[in-house]
Amino acid sequence: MDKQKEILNAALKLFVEFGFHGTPTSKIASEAGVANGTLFHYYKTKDDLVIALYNSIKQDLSAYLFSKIGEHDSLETKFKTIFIHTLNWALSHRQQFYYIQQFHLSPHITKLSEEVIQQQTKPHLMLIEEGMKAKVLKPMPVQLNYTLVSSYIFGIYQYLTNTDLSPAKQKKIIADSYQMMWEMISIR
Amino acid sequence: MDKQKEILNAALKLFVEFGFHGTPTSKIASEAGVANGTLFHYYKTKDDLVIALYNSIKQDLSAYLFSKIGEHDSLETKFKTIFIHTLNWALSHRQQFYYIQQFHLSPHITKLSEEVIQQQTKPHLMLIEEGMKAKVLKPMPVQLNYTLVSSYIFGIYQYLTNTDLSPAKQKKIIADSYQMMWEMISIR
DNA sequence: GTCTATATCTCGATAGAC
DNA sequence: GTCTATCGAGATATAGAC
Repeated sequence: MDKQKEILNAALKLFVEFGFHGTPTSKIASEAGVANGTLFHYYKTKDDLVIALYNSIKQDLSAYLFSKIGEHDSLETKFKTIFIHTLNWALSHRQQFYYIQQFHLSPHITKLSEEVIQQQTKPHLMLIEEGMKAKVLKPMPVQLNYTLVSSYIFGIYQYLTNTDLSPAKQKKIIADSYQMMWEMISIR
Repeated sequence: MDKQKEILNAALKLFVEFGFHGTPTSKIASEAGVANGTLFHYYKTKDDLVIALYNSIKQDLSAYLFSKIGEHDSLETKFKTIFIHTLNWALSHRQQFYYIQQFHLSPHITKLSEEVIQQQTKPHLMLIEEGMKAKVLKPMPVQLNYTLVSSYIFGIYQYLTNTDLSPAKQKKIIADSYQMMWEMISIR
């Protein structure tokens, strides 16, 4: 792996464990097996690194999710696919998922350009809008639906990581809670 | 107000705006109008301050919530009261509510004693348990129910703070989303 | 691109007068 | 309890050889 990737990996691991504050760049460099100066060759400042790491993770998640969606899937299938696979990805990328939340609740979030944020949420919002137009989803503000579902997913994730269940039981929880959520937001 | 309270207020304001890392104790002291040394008279370390602030806020929220509950209220009324008033409190104590989340996603959370955590969540868990025994709530792991409802509340809060609605519209969103949630978790 | 060495600065915490 | 003054540690970031 190239050094730049090593730096991102090391930063992820340490930021998640010790927080932004608690991890000096020197530790990141040594964890990555590179010299301190090398880190600053790739990222002009520590903040740059924090933001680059966030964008890299979001990119990965997004690519993963949309690779799972078939263009001709029904709306409900698309919803379900995103729901289930967001949780699957979160469970197999715990540090990354944790980092996303950590970042969202940090002052760094204000340094993300509006453009980048929109680009990341737009596909989701469009899907929801489509669902309402097709009278599959209950009418409500699109952004409210999005936020509600996102935090619901996060809740399940939290539960799953705080309890120690077998993969089979995890799968059942995910399926059941999807069903509950779908009944909540869809028109029956 | 006494200096100790001033320090907590200043810390809250600055931590929320700049993060734990981004706010030096010197800034907290000057914002509070006290000398640097005074801060360390009340809190032995910066971490102590961070934790004391968290506990103080949780205490306030808890006291507020349970002051709203009548002992002889029905189960559903109790649920609704907690739901609505958590949101009301959050909306009128935005910094405090934000800080709680910020704290939860920081390494400081590991320094809270298990005892304190239990003490804070126990009343909620007991209410849920009661609801299931009375066959008012759908059977599911108690902790899952708790986590789901908590993050659902957080989702609504997020939506409300990110959009600029009149108090009347806010109230409607809260009431409607309570209804949706209640239908999701209760046995009908 | 990568390293070593180091400049510069800021922060948390303490000491001690009042 | 509150203040001023300051120490020592450790941080980010740079300079410059290879």
